[in-house]
Amino acid sequence: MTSRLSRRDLETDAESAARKLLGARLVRILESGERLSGRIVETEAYLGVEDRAAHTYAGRRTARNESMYARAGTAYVYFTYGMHHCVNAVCGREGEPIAVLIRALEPEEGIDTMRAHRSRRVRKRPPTHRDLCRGPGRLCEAMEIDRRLDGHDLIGGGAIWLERGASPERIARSPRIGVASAGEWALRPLRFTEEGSPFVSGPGSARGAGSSGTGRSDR
DNA sequence: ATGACGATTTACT
DNA sequence: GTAAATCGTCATA
Repeated sequence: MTSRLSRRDLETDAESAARKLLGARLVRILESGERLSGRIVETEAYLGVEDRAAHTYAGRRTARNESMYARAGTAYVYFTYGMHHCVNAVCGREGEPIAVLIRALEPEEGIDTMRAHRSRRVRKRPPTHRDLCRGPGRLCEAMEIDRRLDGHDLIGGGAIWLERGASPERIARSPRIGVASAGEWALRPLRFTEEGSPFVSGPGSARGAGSSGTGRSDR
């Protein structure tokens, strides 16, 4: 009943892949064997060498971003701000450095463990259920994703992979977060969210299913 | 060798 | 709203 995403699904442009990943499930098996998972509700497309907001802008290729040049379905995990990890699904053709950043999940399996992971750092307030995977750094902390998983295969992998899931009824698009220095590219609507989901990142109020306002809706 | 800077999150005024 | 936290990475020298 639960089938994995196929590599074909990601062998496309980043924008199509970002849409397709909404509704899919990110699954993580811990060393203990425990299974954690969540439904993807927010993604961002990074278009590669021409995209000033991308790590591979102008063809940059370094030890850090090497996995962006790998085949579709590869995980690109990077460390940023001295404290957070973010996970991407590489797409396109091998050698074409484009990817989709997974920005938020609706937690499904292993919620207690996610909460424990998110409670390891000292924090004034304990993480709420809604905030467990609401943001790229948060979801990596909840699912214990770090650079050790960089370069892993998200299609046939054994520690982390993607499964098919029901697509959102409506998808909203808006500019990407945290890329203000990318000039015109910062304005492009390359962020995709499940409209109305309370698990989407941003300063959204915890209000009910209403469209909290971000992004024009689309489908 | 060095300095500036993050594809973020949290806390505080 | 603004600012601090915190360190690997990268461009420059």
